[in-house]
Amino acid sequence: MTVQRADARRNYARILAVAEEEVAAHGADASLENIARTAGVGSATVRRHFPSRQTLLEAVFSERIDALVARATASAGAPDARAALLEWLGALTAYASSARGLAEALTLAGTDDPDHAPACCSAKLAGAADPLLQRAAQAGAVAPGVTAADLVTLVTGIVLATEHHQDPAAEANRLLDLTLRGVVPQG
Amino acid sequence: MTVQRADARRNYARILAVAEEEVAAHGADASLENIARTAGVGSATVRRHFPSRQTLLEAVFSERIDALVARATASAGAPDARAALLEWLGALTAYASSARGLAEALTLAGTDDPDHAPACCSAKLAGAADPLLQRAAQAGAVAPGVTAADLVTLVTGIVLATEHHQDPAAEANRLLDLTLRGVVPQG
DNA sequence: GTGCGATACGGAGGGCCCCACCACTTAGCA
DNA sequence: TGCTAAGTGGTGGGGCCCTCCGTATCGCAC
Repeated sequence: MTVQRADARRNYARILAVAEEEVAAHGADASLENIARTAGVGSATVRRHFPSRQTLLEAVFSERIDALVARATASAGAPDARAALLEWLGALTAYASSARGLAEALTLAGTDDPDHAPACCSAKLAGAADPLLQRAAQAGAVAPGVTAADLVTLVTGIVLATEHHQDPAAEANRLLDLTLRGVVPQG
Repeated sequence: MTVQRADARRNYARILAVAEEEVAAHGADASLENIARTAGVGSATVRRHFPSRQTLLEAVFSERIDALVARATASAGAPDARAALLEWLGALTAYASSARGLAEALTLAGTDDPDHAPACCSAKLAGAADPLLQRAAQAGAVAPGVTAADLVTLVTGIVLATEHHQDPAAEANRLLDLTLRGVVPQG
């Protein structure tokens, strides 16, 4: 392929816009067919631009993910490494539990193509969290053996498990706090 | 209804047996229709005995859930309250991550009928965990504000988030350990 | 043993969805 | 202005979920 044709780019954008609304409304298992209908294209066109549901979800969330990544790099040099990490994890949790479908998308990551992994959401987040984690670890604030991927996984799990709560964001935040401080401290 | 007819009871048992295998093989979103076919009954019969997918899942897991509950009550009087709690949580995690679909079933709980809640899996587990938690708390081993439901929710989340890992059980156990000890201790 | 009423069954049909194929349109270069 | 490859969307097959309703079966009463 040389470069995408103009109409293809137009359709891509339109589908993505509709998909954002639809995923926000119905979560990760929004109907692809419905998205196609609303966008005024055939269902095959959706599948061409986004071969799998996972691909579409990643595209939908990628901007916000990038924002979180940027935020992480911005606070990489903050004076209090521990606080910076905590704050970022809080932001991640808040966003993930407000954006229906993100958490499911994160767990699905790496389940299909093994090599497409580095480009996917969770890898990007883990990559962004890593510097924060390293600095906090150097400050002696982090338990041994914790990886950035662990942090993302834990947050994902909390969000998934609180999804059906009333006020999921608050519950998720509370459980995050618990997890960070330790449920049964002084091991 | 007076009492169930003999053939109805037979069908119920047969469906349940098939459902166990099918859920073990395909997780919480196993095909109800396929279960019906394998059991040699019409799909309507499945729906009659188990009005919702959630109902079926609860039935599938109830024996094992009851076993976990029994285990909790058995170790309610153990000398080391903290160790007893930890051990039970480990067992819960191990079972949940080995039994496909259990974690999803736990998160779905209470999402439909508000009053059927007490009978459902997660409530049963939380009820069983509560005495262990209380005793551990009295021993000063538990962070303030932790409820039994929190414990079940956290384990559920960890299991959900590690489901697509290779070796999910080991990963889940590691993350449980992290959560209990605290990722970023000394709050 | 037989008849009857309530209970339980399962097939059929509608709606929705995912997926793959393929004849057709259209953009963009020469 | 033509040509060609890129892109499109309609269509059909396969599944699944769910509901309705005519029918078969059970189990009690006689």
